[in-house]
Amino acid sequence: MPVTPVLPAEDQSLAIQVADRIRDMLIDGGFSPREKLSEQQIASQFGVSRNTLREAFRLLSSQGLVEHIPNRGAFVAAPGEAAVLDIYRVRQVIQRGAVMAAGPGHPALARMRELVAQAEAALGLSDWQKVGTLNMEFHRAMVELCDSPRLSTCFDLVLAELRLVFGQLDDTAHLHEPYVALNKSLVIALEAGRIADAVAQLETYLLKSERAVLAALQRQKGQVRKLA
Amino acid sequence: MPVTPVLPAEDQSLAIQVADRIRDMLIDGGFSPREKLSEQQIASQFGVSRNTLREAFRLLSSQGLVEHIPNRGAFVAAPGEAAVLDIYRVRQVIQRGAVMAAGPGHPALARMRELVAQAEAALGLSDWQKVGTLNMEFHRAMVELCDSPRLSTCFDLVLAELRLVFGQLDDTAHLHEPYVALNKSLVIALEAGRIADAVAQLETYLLKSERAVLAALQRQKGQVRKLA
DNA sequence: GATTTTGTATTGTTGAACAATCTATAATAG
DNA sequence: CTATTATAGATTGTTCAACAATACAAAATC
Repeated sequence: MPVTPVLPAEDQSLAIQVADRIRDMLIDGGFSPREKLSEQQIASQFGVSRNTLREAFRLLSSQGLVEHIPNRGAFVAAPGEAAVLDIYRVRQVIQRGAVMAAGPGHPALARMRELVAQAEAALGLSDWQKVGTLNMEFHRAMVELCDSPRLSTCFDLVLAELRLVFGQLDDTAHLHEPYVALNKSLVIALEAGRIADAVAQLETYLLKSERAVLAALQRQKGQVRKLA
Repeated sequence: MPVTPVLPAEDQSLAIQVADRIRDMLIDGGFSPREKLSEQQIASQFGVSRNTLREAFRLLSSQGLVEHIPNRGAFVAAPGEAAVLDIYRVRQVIQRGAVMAAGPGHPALARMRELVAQAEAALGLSDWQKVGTLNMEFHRAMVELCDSPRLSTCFDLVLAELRLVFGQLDDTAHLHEPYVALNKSLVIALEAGRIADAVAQLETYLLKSERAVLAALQRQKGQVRKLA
């Protein structure tokens, strides 16, 4: 269990602030998978009332990060293999649609290019966590190619769940590092308007990434069994 | 404002029940666009406490059906033209992805076929509301072709918003009626494994539907101006 | 008419209380 | 000893009252 947290900016209601903070902690692996989120305990730690925390839990449950079970309370979601398969299915549909909708000179392309450059720099510093964060930002930017707030929102939810999966794994460096060059090649193809090429590269990436995440989950499961 | 509502099944917490009930009322046009949802009033009408209602509002705001503005309260969302454009963009990406993922003999195909038959029967009875409901169910079933709970969830959210749009319109018969034959042709193409044909038909449908909805919104806006 | 001030209503949040439900522990039966 | 049942305690879900903060409406002033 983490120490008392710091709350984000105060232009939003307390319930939203608390939900955002818990969300960040969930994504950073600050809670264990399936961990019970005790209302009394967490309300006390955040210094908010239980009613306010319940509102926050409703928000988090809508995002799939918390499983709110009637009369039993709220638990940290623990996406497993089935979830990973579905997450990549969603990514395939949405990201493919975004790439196919990509128009030349779209601002998101410049953003993607910039993120690749930053990832290359982080790779040179062996800053794996940053590489991972930039990789995800890269894919978020890709979805923005189709200029759909709702698709971006949907994608963000799925991405948050995927980060929850990463939070369950010990070592995620190998999950992001090999894809920096691939991302660069992908953005080059998009800039050149070679959509079919970009789609093919994206599908290659998604397949490799999915397999790597599933393998890591499997290894993690094996280790958990050994410990038990 | 509607009369005191009946609550749905009791296997869920009260907050969820209230949220579901309000959601149904929103979709059925039981509230006006941008109408203020007074906590005190609605809590009293539902016979629940204000805290419980706030939880429900958090759920509804996550679904995009209610806009929760800090210190001002909750308002009925009123999707306009920009939202409609985005909704159809989402539909294009998701439904296209679903159709391209369609495998022969998928259970959703049988469901789509059944829904078309029901829509034809309802059409014969000039039951426009039922035709509309079945049309939406048809498209929901289409998304199930790709077996992704998360895509289905995302699509449901978007569909709920679209129904909110319909709830703003006076006469929606012409928004659904012309597409029964198109849906039938589409499911036939899918059953025959003619995916490219199905994709083309889907794009035709989406384009026509989007134009029809936008036109209806425009006409509605014109009438509102006349009344004001 | 436009701006400022005042009063009222509502929201956001808190905390106490209690019924209902679940979980953990103890007691009992086989 | 194991399995089942009963009991106690903890927690959740909900209600209610209260109050500070904010927004909105009405009144007063320029």
